[in-house]
Amino acid sequence: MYERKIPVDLDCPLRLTMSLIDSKWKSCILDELRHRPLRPSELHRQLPEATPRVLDLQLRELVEDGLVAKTIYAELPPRSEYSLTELGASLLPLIDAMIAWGQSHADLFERKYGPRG
Amino acid sequence: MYERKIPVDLDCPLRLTMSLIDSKWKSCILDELRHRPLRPSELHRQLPEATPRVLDLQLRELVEDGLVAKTIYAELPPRSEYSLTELGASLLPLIDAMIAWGQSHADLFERKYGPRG
DNA sequence: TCTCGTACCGAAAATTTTTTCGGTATACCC
DNA sequence: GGGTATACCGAAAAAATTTTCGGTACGAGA
Repeated sequence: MYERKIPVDLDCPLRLTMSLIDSKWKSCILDELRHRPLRPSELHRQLPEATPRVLDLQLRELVEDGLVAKTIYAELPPRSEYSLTELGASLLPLIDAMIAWGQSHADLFERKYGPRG
Repeated sequence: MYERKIPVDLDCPLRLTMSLIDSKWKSCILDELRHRPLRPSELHRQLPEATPRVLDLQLRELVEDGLVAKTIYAELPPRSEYSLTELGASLLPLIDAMIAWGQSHADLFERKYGPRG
């Protein structure tokens, strides 16, 4: 069984929040789940750059932290769905603020780091 | 010379923002610089859990990304100061939102992961 | 002189994260 | 049977991050 290496940081509110969302795909996962629950395969289609494995690992931590809920349907082929909990949804304003900041400064970084320098 | 391994993510506004602040101490550094410029040694005193080396490395990326400005004073012993740029300061509302979220949910995670489990 | 402090940086080690590859099991369709 | 697909997970490899350790250089003070 996978176990997270670094526990959630309880000492500082800023690092507590960061430690919940600062891995490569967690914020994207929360963003994708904002409208409706998604199955793992659907999530992978939405985030094709992320491997199914890493989505699985990060979903597990999100569930452990209480930001995402997992529902297993006793069907064959197996089906499961991941959805935002109330706690996870309470992070959406933060996600929105990050998206907004990124949008308003995208051109700056595009010029800075983009293909045409 | 140090070179960042992963370039800033230009494809998605959310990951662009995250890629600027998602290493271990960057958000804390921005938070510490909010009131006044700090010298590296002062910053280390404010964040004693971070090694001077990692603060140095992350400051360098923050400067490269334009979030922090470095001023070198031609004195002996050498003195330098790091301060927020306008761009860096524009992230403070985001930092504030993360601090606020962390504060309002600290007790929950304290119960969940704290010493008395 | 010796020690402390400043700022900085290289190199290697250690740690953490992510990827890759393979495997479990089931059902569907051709 | 052989192909698709679903979800999940272990193990090892690869990659990235952070730590540790050492070093540069200079001045202040005991």
